[in-house]
This record gives sequence, structure tokens and C-alpha cells, in this order.
Amino acid sequence: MSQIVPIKSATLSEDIAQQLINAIVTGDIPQGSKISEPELAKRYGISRGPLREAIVKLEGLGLVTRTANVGARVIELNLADMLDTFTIREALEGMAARLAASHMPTTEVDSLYALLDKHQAFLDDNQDEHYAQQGGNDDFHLRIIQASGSQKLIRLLSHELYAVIRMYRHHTADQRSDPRQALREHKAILDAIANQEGDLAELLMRRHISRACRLLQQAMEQSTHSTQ
Amino acid sequence: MSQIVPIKSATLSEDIAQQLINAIVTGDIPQGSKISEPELAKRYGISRGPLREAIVKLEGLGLVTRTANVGARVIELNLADMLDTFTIREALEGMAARLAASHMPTTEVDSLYALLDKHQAFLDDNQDEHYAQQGGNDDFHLRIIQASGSQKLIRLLSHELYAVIRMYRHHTADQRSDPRQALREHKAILDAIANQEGDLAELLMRRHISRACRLLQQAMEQSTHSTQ
DNA sequence: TCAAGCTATATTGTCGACAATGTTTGTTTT
DNA sequence: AAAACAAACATTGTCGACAATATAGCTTGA
Repeated sequence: MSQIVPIKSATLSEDIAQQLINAIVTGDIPQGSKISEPELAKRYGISRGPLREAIVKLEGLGLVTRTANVGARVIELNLADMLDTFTIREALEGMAARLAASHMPTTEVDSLYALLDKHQAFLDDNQDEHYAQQGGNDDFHLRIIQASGSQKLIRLLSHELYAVIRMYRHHTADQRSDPRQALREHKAILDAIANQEGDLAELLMRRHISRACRLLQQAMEQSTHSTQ
Repeated sequence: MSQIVPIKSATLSEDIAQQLINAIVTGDIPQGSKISEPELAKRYGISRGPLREAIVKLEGLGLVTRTANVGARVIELNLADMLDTFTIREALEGMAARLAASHMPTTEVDSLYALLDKHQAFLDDNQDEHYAQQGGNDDFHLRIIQASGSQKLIRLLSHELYAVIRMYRHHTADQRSDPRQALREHKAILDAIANQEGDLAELLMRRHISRACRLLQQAMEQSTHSTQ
């Protein structure tokens, strides 16, 4: 439970915040565990000042909860919270798809089609399936979010929600996703965006996320205790 | 530009954060202005430690932006950002209405009908019209959000987004809202929720917010310079 | 033996001071 | 006179120490 790799940011506080985010998302700092300021300060070799600022930021990201005069704890993952998280994601990312349908330039549309073709090739070759399944999936989604042009959507989704979502993925060993089905859905969404059909794009994105949610739910119900 | 009323919270940091939120939302600390740590620390009679933690929290709420080694500034209100904000609100609060249609107990439905009746009475008597127009409006919306049962929706909307929305209201003098039309829309939304028609409730809520957004937009375009 | 209260310990919250970075002012040079 | 450099100043970032609160362990009493 370590990996104290300095990320060299402008300020110690940001640096530590990023390290803590990584540590929590990957499970390096386990869910539900207490955040001890003296311990972490010693581990990272900093004082408690910037560390506390980082913790306040984590609270804002919803990765830890704080109680006055008691301290911070990493959130605990459970089914209800996961469903809650994906409800938000469905609403926001559906809206992002709608906006992308109006805003996305044709060059970016083409670029995304190329990306999906690459995913298709990965699947056909069965080569590095995991990439297409995880990173590739996020890649597509993040670019749709970017294309929405909404600064607040970008921040809420890319920087805040996705931390928790990745945390759920990391903590759910078995990922019974169906990459080919996901890719089909991605293509349908992109088609709608290319045709500037905002309503349809939103609808398809919401269904797509809802389906991913159900898959994750099944995986979680399967391994109720293996996730601790 | 003062009002240093202690709010007596468990911790100085929370206290100051709440005071700063109020000060920014009401315009006591003007939009775009620099947040000087020494100045504020002296004004509130605290040290810079808890003040900085409060500022980090404000950054998380999107009320200030920070630059490393330079400091924090209050956000600047403008049309694009307002439209962006209401886009998020439309997506999230639409989802809240949908969930409320499934979750809201009949007792709460009745209670909300009573609330709307009270608003109706206020309007008919033309007595304290401003209350029904502002506080009452928020009252209704916040209770729908509560009824969604989603902790994350409640937090995102009630605690984060609404701060910025209130800021826009405070900074836009002329509020050409049509309280009677708003009330009609509220009733329609509540009807859909009472009938457990989630799709309809979401649709109506989104239209309702979209309309409020357009009204605010007109008011802002009117007084482009009076809002500074 | 268990519960309640007290004491000792550890952790969080706050403070003032120092270091590092940005900003402003004044000077010099072209 | 304008631009570039330098020094003085102010602000932010970080630190270690102290105060306040919570937790753990021990003692006492029923």
C-alpha cells in the first residue's frame, strides 16, 4: 500500500491531492478506511497544511467524507451508491451527447469514427482486448463530453464523477462487459451525433449507460463479499 | 461590503466557508474580484489556515477559480456561463423529477399540493408577491429534489448548483418572471409525479427550467452593463 | 463481570512565522 | 520616451507548534 511517486505539480497541495485520488481509486487506500493526517503527512514527507487542503478537495470530489473534529474516511462502495452515481452520469452524459450533436465539428466526428474503427480492429484481432474494453470505452465517452462544449459538464463528468466510476471498476474484479455490444452502441450514438439528432443521441447515450450500469450491478451482486 | 455575522459552526473553516458563500452569492464580495487572504483573514479575525481551506471548498463549489501562486478570484457571471449552468440544472433536475415520480410518498405529494395552494392564495391576494415568486419557487424545487431520494442529486443541486443560480438571480436586478405561469407549470409537474409518470415529469421539469432560463437570459441581455 | 467515570494519549483544528513566488516600482539603457 | 532590467514589496505556499476535541485505556463501584 504505497507507491509514493511524486507527480511534481505547481503546488504541494495539488500534488498530494492527485496522489490521494489515485491511491483511493486504485484501492491503494482501501474504501472505508480512515484518513490519518499524521500518518499520510509522514508517508508523503509533507506537513499537514497542504495535506488538509488536499483532503478538503477530496471531500468536494465525493471521495471522502469528513466529520468535524473526527477526521476523514474514504467512502464505502455499495450497490445503492453505485446506482446513484450512474443515475447522475446518465442524466449528465445524456445531455452531453445531446449538446455534442449540435456542436461537434465534422472533423471531430470523422476522428471519432476512426477511433471506433480502431476499436473494431482491436476486437477482430482479439488483440489487447482489455484496452478496447476499458481505456477505449472511456476514450470515446470523454471525447463526447469534450465535444459538448460545456465547461461545467466537462468538469463535473471528467474530473468528478469519473473518479468514483473508475473506483467502482477497480473494486469490481469481474467485468462481464460485452465489448462488441458496447461498440455497436457507440456507433449508434455517433451516428445520431453525426446526423445532428440531439434527441436521439441523448436517448441512446442514456440507454447505453443504463446498460453498463446493469452489467456492473450484476458483477457487484455476484461478488458481494469478495469486494470486502 | 461587510456583514461579519458569525454563524457559529463546529469548525472555523466551515464557518468562514459559509460566510464567504453568502458574501459571494449576495454580491457582497463582487464577481471577478480578487480574494486576498491577508485581507479576509484580518476582516474575519482568523488565521490564514482555515481561510485557505474554505477557499479550496469554494473552488470545489465553482464559486471561485484559483491559480497556483497567484490566488483566487470570484467567478465572473456572463451569459454563456449562465446557459451552461442551466443546462446542467435541466439535466439533473429533470432526472430528479423522474425519480420523484417513483419515490415520492402520497403524504409528501399532498403536502406539496398544499404548498402550491398556498402559493396560489398568495398570488390571488397579491400579498407579498415576491415571496411566492422567489422563496416559494425554490421551496418547491428543493422538495422535488429531496424526494428524488438520490443523495448525490441532492448534494449536486441543493448545495452546489443552487449557489451559482442564486448568484445569478441576485446579480440580475430585473426578474421578469411570470409567477402565475410558473405556478401552472409547477402544478403540471406535480400532477405527473402524483400519477407516477416519470417520463412526463422529467419532460415538464426540463421545459419549466428551460423557460426560466430564457427569462433570465432576456433579463441579462437587457441589463448587460448594469450587472457591471 | 459489566458499566460508568476518569485519566492519558492521539488526532484534529488553529495559529504565527518563514520560504517561495508574483507584482510593482524605480532605474538604467537604447 | 519606451523597453528592459533590478530591487523592493506584497501575496501565496509551507512548516512546526500549540490548543481543543475525541479516542483508548484504566480505575472504580455496583
